[in-house]
Amino acid sequence: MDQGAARDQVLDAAEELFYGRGIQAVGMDDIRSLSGVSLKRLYQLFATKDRLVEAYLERRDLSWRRRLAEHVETCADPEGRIIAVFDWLERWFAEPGFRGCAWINSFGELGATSATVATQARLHKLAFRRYLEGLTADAGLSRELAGQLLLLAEGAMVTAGILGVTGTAAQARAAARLLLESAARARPTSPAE
Amino acid sequence: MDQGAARDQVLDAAEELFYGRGIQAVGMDDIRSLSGVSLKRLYQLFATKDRLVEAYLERRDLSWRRRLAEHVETCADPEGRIIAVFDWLERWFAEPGFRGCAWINSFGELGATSATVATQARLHKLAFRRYLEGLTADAGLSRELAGQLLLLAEGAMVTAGILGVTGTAAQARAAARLLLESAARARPTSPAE
DNA sequence: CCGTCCGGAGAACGAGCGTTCTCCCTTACC
DNA sequence: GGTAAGGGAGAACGCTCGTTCTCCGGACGG
Repeated sequence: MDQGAARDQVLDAAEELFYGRGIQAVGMDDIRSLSGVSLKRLYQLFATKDRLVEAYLERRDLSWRRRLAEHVETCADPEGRIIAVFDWLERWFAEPGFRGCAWINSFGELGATSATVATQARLHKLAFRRYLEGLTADAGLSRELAGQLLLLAEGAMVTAGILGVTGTAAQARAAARLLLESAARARPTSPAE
Repeated sequence: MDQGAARDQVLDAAEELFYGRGIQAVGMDDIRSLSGVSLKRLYQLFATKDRLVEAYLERRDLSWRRRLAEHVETCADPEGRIIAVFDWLERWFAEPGFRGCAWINSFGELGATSATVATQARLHKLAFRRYLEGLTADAGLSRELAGQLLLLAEGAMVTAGILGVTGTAAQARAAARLLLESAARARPTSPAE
Protein backbone atom coordinates (compact mmCIF):
# COMPACT_ATOMS: atom_id res chain seq x y z
CA MET A 1 0.00 0.00 0.00
CA ASP A 2 1.45 3.34 -0.97
CA GLN A 3 1.73 6.44 1.16
CA GLY A 4 -1.17 8.30 -0.42
CA ALA A 5 -3.66 5.47 -0.12
CA ALA A 6 -2.72 4.90 3.51
CA ARG A 7 -3.20 8.59 4.22
CA ASP A 8 -6.64 8.53 2.68
CA GLN A 9 -7.65 5.47 4.64
CA VAL A 10 -6.45 7.03 7.88
CA LEU A 11 -8.34 10.24 7.20
CA ASP A 12 -11.46 8.30 6.23
CA ALA A 13 -11.33 6.41 9.53
CA ALA A 14 -10.54 9.57 11.47
CA GLU A 15 -13.48 11.38 9.97
CA GLU A 16 -15.93 8.60 10.67
CA LEU A 17 -14.78 8.12 14.25
CA PHE A 18 -14.05 11.71 15.31
CA TYR A 19 -17.28 12.97 13.84
CA GLY A 20 -19.36 10.10 15.14
CA ARG A 21 -18.01 9.84 18.68
CA GLY A 22 -16.06 12.97 19.43
CA ILE A 23 -12.31 13.47 19.33
CA GLN A 24 -11.30 12.51 22.84
CA ALA A 25 -13.47 9.41 22.77
CA VAL A 26 -11.43 7.99 19.88
CA GLY A 27 -7.98 6.53 20.47
CA MET A 28 -5.22 6.12 17.98
CA ASP A 29 -5.80 2.38 18.26
CA ASP A 30 -9.35 2.87 17.05
CA ILE A 31 -8.07 4.76 14.03
CA ARG A 32 -5.63 1.99 13.38
CA SER A 33 -8.25 -0.74 13.66
CA LEU A 34 -10.70 0.95 11.32
CA SER A 35 -8.16 2.15 8.78
CA GLY A 36 -6.04 -0.99 8.75
CA VAL A 37 -2.92 1.16 8.82
CA SER A 38 -0.35 0.16 11.43
CA LEU A 39 0.52 2.50 14.29
CA LYS A 40 4.02 2.91 12.95
CA ARG A 41 2.81 4.13 9.59
CA LEU A 42 0.13 6.20 11.22
CA TYR A 43 2.73 8.12 13.18
CA GLN A 44 4.88 8.48 10.08
CA LEU A 45 1.94 10.15 8.35
CA PHE A 46 0.78 12.25 11.33
CA ALA A 47 3.36 12.89 14.02
CA THR A 48 0.76 13.41 16.76
CA LYS A 49 -2.94 12.98 17.30
CA ASP A 50 -3.26 16.72 17.21
CA ARG A 51 -1.91 16.81 13.66
CA LEU A 52 -4.34 14.11 12.64
CA VAL A 53 -7.21 16.09 14.12
CA GLU A 54 -6.06 19.15 12.24
CA ALA A 55 -5.84 17.22 8.97
CA TYR A 56 -9.29 15.74 9.57
CA LEU A 57 -10.86 19.16 10.12
CA GLU A 58 -9.04 20.67 7.14
CA ARG A 59 -10.06 17.93 4.75
CA ARG A 60 -13.64 17.95 5.97
CA ASP A 61 -13.75 21.72 5.60
CA LEU A 62 -12.78 21.45 1.96
CA SER A 63 -15.22 18.68 1.17
CA TRP A 64 -18.09 20.24 3.14
CA ARG A 65 -17.76 23.57 1.38
CA ARG A 66 -17.27 21.90 -1.98
CA ARG A 67 -20.43 19.84 -1.56
CA LEU A 68 -22.39 22.91 -0.53
CA ALA A 69 -21.06 24.96 -3.43
CA GLU A 70 -21.76 22.18 -5.92
CA HIS A 71 -25.37 22.09 -4.86
CA VAL A 72 -25.74 25.85 -4.91
CA GLU A 73 -24.20 25.98 -8.41
CA THR A 74 -27.15 24.02 -9.79
CA CYS A 75 -29.29 27.08 -9.30
CA ALA A 76 -28.82 30.05 -11.61
CA ASP A 77 -30.97 32.66 -9.89
CA PRO A 78 -28.94 34.65 -7.35
CA GLU A 79 -31.73 34.67 -4.80
CA GLY A 80 -32.51 31.04 -5.47
CA ARG A 81 -28.90 30.22 -4.71
CA ILE A 82 -29.32 31.71 -1.27
CA ILE A 83 -32.33 29.52 -0.61
CA ALA A 84 -30.47 26.57 -2.07
CA VAL A 85 -28.05 26.77 0.86
CA PHE A 86 -30.91 25.75 3.14
CA ASP A 87 -32.04 23.05 0.75
CA TRP A 88 -28.60 21.60 0.99
CA LEU A 89 -28.66 21.79 4.78
CA GLU A 90 -31.85 19.78 4.74
CA ARG A 91 -30.22 17.14 2.57
CA TRP A 92 -27.15 17.08 4.79
CA PHE A 93 -29.20 16.74 7.99
CA ALA A 94 -30.98 13.73 6.50
CA GLU A 95 -27.76 11.83 5.83
CA PRO A 96 -27.35 8.74 7.99
CA GLY A 97 -25.06 9.35 10.92
CA PHE A 98 -25.69 13.09 10.97
CA ARG A 99 -24.63 14.40 14.35
CA GLY A 100 -24.52 18.15 14.03
CA CYS A 101 -21.71 20.33 12.79
CA ALA A 102 -18.23 18.87 13.17
CA TRP A 103 -16.69 22.25 13.96
CA ILE A 104 -19.29 23.30 16.48
CA ASN A 105 -18.90 19.94 18.18
CA SER A 106 -15.11 20.03 18.13
CA PHE A 107 -15.10 23.58 19.39
CA GLY A 108 -17.39 22.64 22.24
CA GLU A 109 -15.12 19.76 23.10
CA LEU A 110 -11.68 21.29 22.69
CA GLY A 111 -12.06 24.95 21.84
CA ALA A 112 -10.87 25.96 25.29
CA THR A 113 -7.82 23.70 25.45
CA SER A 114 -6.63 23.16 21.88
CA ALA A 115 -5.50 26.08 19.78
CA THR A 116 -5.54 23.82 16.74
CA VAL A 117 -9.21 22.98 17.08
CA ALA A 118 -10.21 26.53 17.97
CA THR A 119 -8.40 27.86 14.91
CA GLN A 120 -9.87 25.29 12.55
CA ALA A 121 -13.37 26.02 13.80
CA ARG A 122 -12.89 29.75 13.35
CA LEU A 123 -11.43 29.33 9.89
CA HIS A 124 -14.29 27.13 8.81
CA LYS A 125 -16.98 29.45 10.11
CA LEU A 126 -15.24 32.47 8.62
CA ALA A 127 -15.09 30.71 5.27
CA PHE A 128 -18.77 29.84 5.50
CA ARG A 129 -19.63 33.44 6.34
CA ARG A 130 -17.53 34.69 3.47
CA TYR A 131 -19.35 32.30 1.17
CA LEU A 132 -22.74 33.61 2.30
CA GLU A 133 -21.50 37.16 1.86
CA GLY A 134 -20.56 36.28 -1.69
CA LEU A 135 -24.03 34.92 -2.36
CA THR A 136 -25.77 37.99 -0.96
CA ALA A 137 -23.41 40.31 -2.84
CA ASP A 138 -24.19 38.44 -6.08
CA ALA A 139 -27.87 39.08 -5.43
CA GLY A 140 -27.20 42.75 -4.78
CA LEU A 141 -28.05 42.28 -1.13
CA SER A 142 -26.36 43.48 1.99
CA ARG A 143 -23.67 41.88 4.07
CA GLU A 144 -26.01 42.24 7.01
CA LEU A 145 -28.35 39.73 5.43
CA ALA A 146 -25.45 37.31 5.11
CA GLY A 147 -24.82 37.62 8.83
CA GLN A 148 -28.44 36.88 9.58
CA LEU A 149 -28.45 33.87 7.27
CA LEU A 150 -25.32 32.63 8.99
CA LEU A 151 -27.12 32.73 12.33
CA LEU A 152 -30.06 30.80 10.89
CA ALA A 153 -27.83 28.18 9.35
CA GLU A 154 -25.77 27.74 12.52
CA GLY A 155 -28.92 27.56 14.61
CA ALA A 156 -30.33 24.95 12.28
CA MET A 157 -27.19 22.80 12.53
CA VAL A 158 -27.20 22.95 16.31
CA THR A 159 -30.90 22.34 16.67
CA ALA A 160 -30.91 19.50 14.20
CA GLY A 161 -28.02 17.93 16.08
CA ILE A 162 -29.51 18.21 19.55
CA LEU A 163 -33.28 18.16 19.11
CA GLY A 164 -33.40 16.13 15.95
CA VAL A 165 -33.71 16.76 12.32
CA THR A 166 -37.45 16.99 11.81
CA GLY A 167 -38.48 20.20 10.19
CA THR A 168 -35.46 22.17 11.32
CA ALA A 169 -34.05 22.92 7.89
CA ALA A 170 -37.49 23.80 6.54
CA GLN A 171 -37.99 26.24 9.42
CA ALA A 172 -34.64 27.83 8.69
CA ARG A 173 -35.46 28.07 5.00
CA ALA A 174 -38.80 29.72 5.72
CA ALA A 175 -37.10 32.27 7.95
CA ALA A 176 -34.40 32.81 5.33
CA ARG A 177 -37.08 33.50 2.70
CA LEU A 178 -38.65 36.14 4.92
CA LEU A 179 -35.35 37.83 5.64
CA LEU A 180 -34.44 37.66 1.97
CA GLU A 181 -37.71 39.30 0.93
CA SER A 182 -37.28 41.97 3.53
CA ALA A 183 -33.74 42.68 2.38
CA ALA A 184 -34.83 42.67 -1.27
CA ARG A 185 -37.45 45.33 -0.51
CA ALA A 186 -34.68 47.51 0.86
CA ARG A 187 -32.18 46.42 -1.77
CA PRO A 188 -29.55 49.15 -2.15
CA THR A 189 -28.70 48.53 -5.81
CA SER A 190 -32.09 48.10 -7.44
CA PRO A 191 -34.76 49.12 -4.95
CA ALA A 192 -37.57 49.19 -7.49
CA GLU A 193 -37.11 45.59 -8.60
CA MET B 1 -18.93 23.43 56.92
CA ASP B 2 -22.36 21.90 56.49
CA GLN B 3 -23.56 19.66 53.73
CA GLY B 4 -25.49 22.31 51.84
CA ALA B 5 -22.68 24.84 51.75
CA ALA B 6 -20.22 22.20 50.57
CA ARG B 7 -22.62 21.18 47.83
CA ASP B 8 -22.92 24.77 46.66
CA GLN B 9 -19.18 25.27 46.67
CA VAL B 10 -18.67 22.08 44.68
CA LEU B 11 -21.28 23.11 42.13
CA ASP B 12 -19.80 26.60 41.90
CA ALA B 13 -16.39 25.14 41.17
CA ALA B 14 -17.83 22.59 38.75
CA GLU B 15 -19.67 25.27 36.83
CA GLU B 16 -16.65 27.52 36.53
CA LEU B 17 -14.33 24.73 35.43
CA PHE B 18 -16.64 22.62 33.27
CA TYR B 19 -17.97 25.65 31.46
CA GLY B 20 -14.60 27.28 31.10
CA ARG B 21 -12.51 24.32 30.02
CA GLY B 22 -14.83 21.53 29.01
CA ILE B 23 -15.90 18.51 31.00
CA GLN B 24 -13.22 16.00 30.14
CA ALA B 25 -10.47 18.57 30.62
CA VAL B 26 -11.42 18.95 34.29
CA GLY B 27 -10.48 16.32 36.83
CA MET B 28 -12.12 15.65 40.15
CA ASP B 29 -8.92 16.94 41.75
CA ASP B 30 -9.44 20.29 40.04
CA ILE B 31 -12.95 20.47 41.47
CA ARG B 32 -11.57 19.66 44.86
CA SER B 33 -8.81 22.28 44.66
CA LEU B 34 -11.13 25.07 43.58
CA SER B 35 -14.01 24.20 45.88
CA GLY B 36 -11.91 23.39 48.92
CA VAL B 37 -14.09 20.33 49.53
CA SER B 38 -12.19 17.11 50.14
CA LEU B 39 -12.47 14.20 47.74
CA LYS B 40 -14.17 12.11 50.37
CA ARG B 41 -16.94 14.65 50.86
CA LEU B 42 -17.11 15.28 47.17
CA TYR B 43 -17.90 11.61 46.52
CA GLN B 44 -20.39 11.61 49.36
CA LEU B 45 -22.24 14.43 47.66
CA PHE B 46 -21.92 13.11 44.11
CA ALA B 47 -21.24 9.42 43.74
CA THR B 48 -19.58 9.75 40.33
CA LYS B 49 -18.30 12.47 38.05
CA ASP B 50 -21.25 11.76 35.81
CA ARG B 51 -23.65 12.69 38.60
CA LEU B 52 -21.73 15.88 39.24
CA VAL B 53 -21.92 16.78 35.57
CA GLU B 54 -25.64 16.13 35.62
CA ALA B 55 -26.12 18.31 38.70
CA TYR B 56 -24.01 21.05 37.12
CA LEU B 57 -26.12 21.08 33.96
CA GLU B 58 -29.38 20.94 35.90
CA ARG B 59 -28.49 23.81 38.20
CA ARG B 60 -27.18 25.91 35.36
CA ASP B 61 -30.34 25.21 33.38
CA LEU B 62 -32.48 26.58 36.20
CA SER B 63 -30.36 29.67 36.75
CA TRP B 64 -29.94 30.39 33.04
CA ARG B 65 -33.65 30.26 32.38
CA ARG B 66 -34.44 32.20 35.53
CA ARG B 67 -32.04 34.98 34.59
CA LEU B 68 -33.50 35.15 31.09
CA ALA B 69 -37.06 35.20 32.40
CA GLU B 70 -36.24 37.87 34.97
CA HIS B 71 -34.95 40.13 32.28
CA VAL B 72 -37.87 39.47 29.98
CA GLU B 73 -40.32 40.19 32.82
CA THR B 74 -39.11 43.77 32.96
CA CYS B 75 -40.87 44.40 29.70
CA ALA B 76 -44.65 44.53 29.64
CA ASP B 77 -45.33 44.59 25.91
CA PRO B 78 -45.72 41.04 24.53
CA GLU B 79 -43.74 41.81 21.38
CA GLY B 80 -41.18 43.74 23.36
CA ARG B 81 -40.66 40.68 25.51
CA ILE B 82 -39.71 38.70 22.45
CA ILE B 83 -37.10 41.26 21.50
CA ALA B 84 -35.96 41.39 25.12
CA VAL B 85 -34.75 37.80 24.76
CA PHE B 86 -32.14 39.03 22.31
CA ASP B 87 -31.26 41.96 24.52
CA TRP B 88 -30.55 39.52 27.27
CA LEU B 89 -28.43 37.37 24.93
CA GLU B 90 -26.33 40.43 24.18
CA ARG B 91 -25.84 41.05 27.86
CA TRP B 92 -24.95 37.42 28.47
CA PHE B 93 -22.45 37.31 25.60
CA ALA B 94 -20.69 40.33 27.07
CA GLU B 95 -20.11 38.69 30.45
CA PRO B 96 -16.46 37.96 31.19
CA GLY B 97 -15.59 34.33 30.54
CA PHE B 98 -18.39 33.84 28.02
CA ARG B 99 -17.55 30.77 25.99
CA GLY B 100 -20.74 29.87 24.14
CA CYS B 101 -23.65 27.79 25.30
CA ALA B 102 -22.85 25.22 27.99
CA TRP B 103 -25.28 22.67 26.54
CA ILE B 104 -24.17 23.04 22.96
CA ASN B 105 -20.58 22.65 24.10
CA SER B 106 -21.32 19.68 26.35
CA PHE B 107 -23.35 18.04 23.64
CA GLY B 108 -20.53 18.49 21.17
CA GLU B 109 -18.12 16.97 23.64
CA LEU B 110 -20.13 14.10 25.08
CA GLY B 111 -23.47 13.91 23.29
CA ALA B 112 -22.42 10.78 21.46
CA THR B 113 -21.04 8.89 24.44
CA SER B 114 -22.93 10.10 27.51
CA ALA B 115 -26.67 9.63 27.74
CA THR B 116 -26.70 11.97 30.73
CA VAL B 117 -25.24 14.87 28.82
CA ALA B 118 -27.33 14.23 25.72
CA THR B 119 -30.49 14.18 27.81
CA GLN B 120 -29.63 17.34 29.73
CA ALA B 121 -28.88 19.18 26.51
CA ARG B 122 -32.17 18.09 24.96
CA LEU B 123 -34.15 19.00 28.05
CA HIS B 124 -32.57 22.42 28.20
CA LYS B 125 -33.18 23.19 24.55
CA LEU B 126 -36.73 21.88 24.75
CA ALA B 127 -37.38 24.12 27.75
CA PHE B 128 -35.94 27.10 25.90
CA ARG B 129 -38.11 26.34 22.88
CA ARG B 130 -41.18 25.99 25.09
CA TYR B 131 -40.36 29.34 26.66
CA LEU B 132 -40.15 31.02 23.26
CA GLU B 133 -43.41 29.37 22.25
CA GLY B 134 -45.00 30.85 25.37
CA LEU B 135 -43.75 34.31 24.44
CA THR B 136 -45.05 34.09 20.88
CA ALA B 137 -48.37 32.69 22.07
CA ASP B 138 -48.71 35.61 24.51
CA ALA B 139 -48.23 37.96 21.60
CA GLY B 140 -50.83 36.14 19.56
CA LEU B 141 -48.14 34.87 17.22
CA SER B 142 -47.50 31.47 15.75
CA ARG B 143 -45.44 28.61 17.06
CA GLU B 144 -43.59 28.70 13.76
CA LEU B 145 -42.18 32.07 14.70
CA ALA B 146 -40.93 30.62 17.96
CA GLY B 147 -39.08 27.93 16.02
CA GLN B 148 -37.44 30.55 13.84
CA LEU B 149 -36.46 32.64 16.84
CA LEU B 150 -34.96 29.55 18.43
CA LEU B 151 -32.75 29.07 15.38
CA LEU B 152 -31.62 32.68 15.53
CA ALA B 153 -30.84 32.48 19.23
CA GLU B 154 -28.95 29.19 18.87
CA GLY B 155 -27.05 30.53 15.90
CA ALA B 156 -26.15 33.64 17.86
CA MET B 157 -24.84 31.60 20.79
CA VAL B 158 -22.69 29.44 18.53
CA THR B 159 -21.38 32.31 16.46
CA ALA B 160 -20.64 34.46 19.48
CA GLY B 161 -18.76 31.51 21.00
CA ILE B 162 -16.66 30.67 17.95
CA LEU B 163 -16.26 33.89 15.99
CA GLY B 164 -16.53 36.30 18.87
CA VAL B 165 -19.14 38.41 20.44
CA THR B 166 -19.00 41.59 18.37
CA GLY B 167 -22.32 42.47 16.88
CA THR B 168 -23.70 38.94 16.92
CA ALA B 169 -26.56 39.56 19.30
CA ALA B 170 -27.48 42.80 17.53
CA GLN B 171 -27.60 40.92 14.22
CA ALA B 172 -29.84 38.30 15.74
CA ARG B 173 -32.08 40.96 17.22
CA ALA B 174 -32.40 42.74 13.89
CA ALA B 175 -33.36 39.48 12.21
CA ALA B 176 -35.79 38.70 15.01
CA ARG B 177 -37.46 42.08 14.53
CA LEU B 178 -37.96 41.40 10.85
CA LEU B 179 -39.40 37.95 11.47
CA LEU B 180 -41.60 39.35 14.20
CA GLU B 181 -42.97 42.08 11.94
CA SER B 182 -43.59 39.58 9.20
CA ALA B 183 -45.42 37.27 11.58
CA ALA B 184 -47.40 40.16 13.04
CA ARG B 185 -48.61 41.10 9.56
CA ALA B 186 -49.98 37.59 9.22
CA ARG B 187 -51.10 37.40 12.84
CA PRO B 188 -53.92 34.86 13.11
CA THR B 189 -55.71 36.36 16.11
CA SER B 190 -55.80 40.08 15.39
CA PRO B 191 -54.66 40.64 11.80
CA ALA B 192 -55.79 44.26 11.68
CA GLU B 193 -53.77 45.39 14.72
C1' DC C 1 21.33 -19.34 -0.18
C1' DC C 2 22.36 -15.57 3.03
C1' DG C 3 22.13 -11.03 4.97
C1' DT C 4 19.78 -6.67 5.24
C1' DC C 5 16.11 -3.61 5.44
C1' DC C 6 11.25 -2.47 5.74
C1' DG C 7 6.95 -2.77 7.68
C1' DG C 8 3.41 -4.99 10.73
C1' DA C 9 1.65 -6.58 15.24
C1' DG C 10 1.35 -5.62 19.47
C1' DA C 11 3.85 -5.13 23.97
C1' DA C 12 5.73 -1.55 26.81
C1' DC C 13 6.12 2.90 28.93
C1' DG C 14 4.56 6.94 31.18
C1' DA C 15 1.14 10.18 32.18
C1' DG C 16 -3.52 11.42 33.57
C1' DC C 17 -7.55 10.53 35.99
C1' DG C 18 -11.80 8.42 38.35
C1' DT C 19 -12.32 6.22 42.45
C1' DT C 20 -11.00 4.15 46.86
C1' DC C 21 -8.12 3.55 50.83
C1' DT C 22 -5.02 4.74 54.68
C1' DC C 23 -3.57 7.40 58.17
C1' DC C 24 -4.01 11.02 61.24
C1' DC C 25 -6.22 14.79 63.62
C1' DT C 26 -10.08 16.84 65.61
C1' DT C 27 -14.22 16.80 68.18
C1' DA C 28 -17.87 15.30 71.04
C1' DC C 29 -19.66 12.52 74.42
C1' DC C 30 -19.33 9.50 78.81
C1' DG D 1 -9.28 11.84 80.31
C1' DG D 2 -10.48 8.18 77.16
C1' DT D 3 -12.64 6.68 73.18
C1' DA D 4 -15.18 6.44 69.05
C1' DA D 5 -16.76 8.79 64.92
C1' DG D 6 -16.03 11.73 61.29
C1' DG D 7 -13.53 14.35 58.15
C1' DG D 8 -9.20 16.01 55.68
C1' DA D 9 -4.93 15.20 52.98
C1' DG D 10 -3.17 12.77 49.80
C1' DA D 11 -1.28 8.14 48.50
C1' DA D 12 -2.70 4.11 46.03
C1' DC D 13 -5.04 1.42 42.50
C1' DG D 14 -6.58 0.29 38.08
C1' DC D 15 -7.64 1.73 33.72
C1' DT D 16 -7.16 4.36 29.40
C1' DC D 17 -4.48 6.26 25.99
C1' DG D 18 -0.72 8.76 23.34
C1' DT D 19 3.56 7.45 21.93
C1' DT D 20 7.61 4.48 21.41
C1' DC D 21 10.00 0.14 21.28
C1' DT D 22 10.81 -4.79 20.30
C1' DC D 23 10.52 -8.60 17.79
C1' DC D 24 9.58 -11.09 13.80
C1' DG D 25 8.58 -12.30 9.00
C1' DG D 26 9.08 -11.42 4.29
C1' DA D 27 11.06 -9.18 0.23
C1' DC D 28 15.04 -7.97 -2.20
C1' DG D 29 20.09 -7.66 -3.49
C1' DG D 30 24.57 -10.23 -3.74
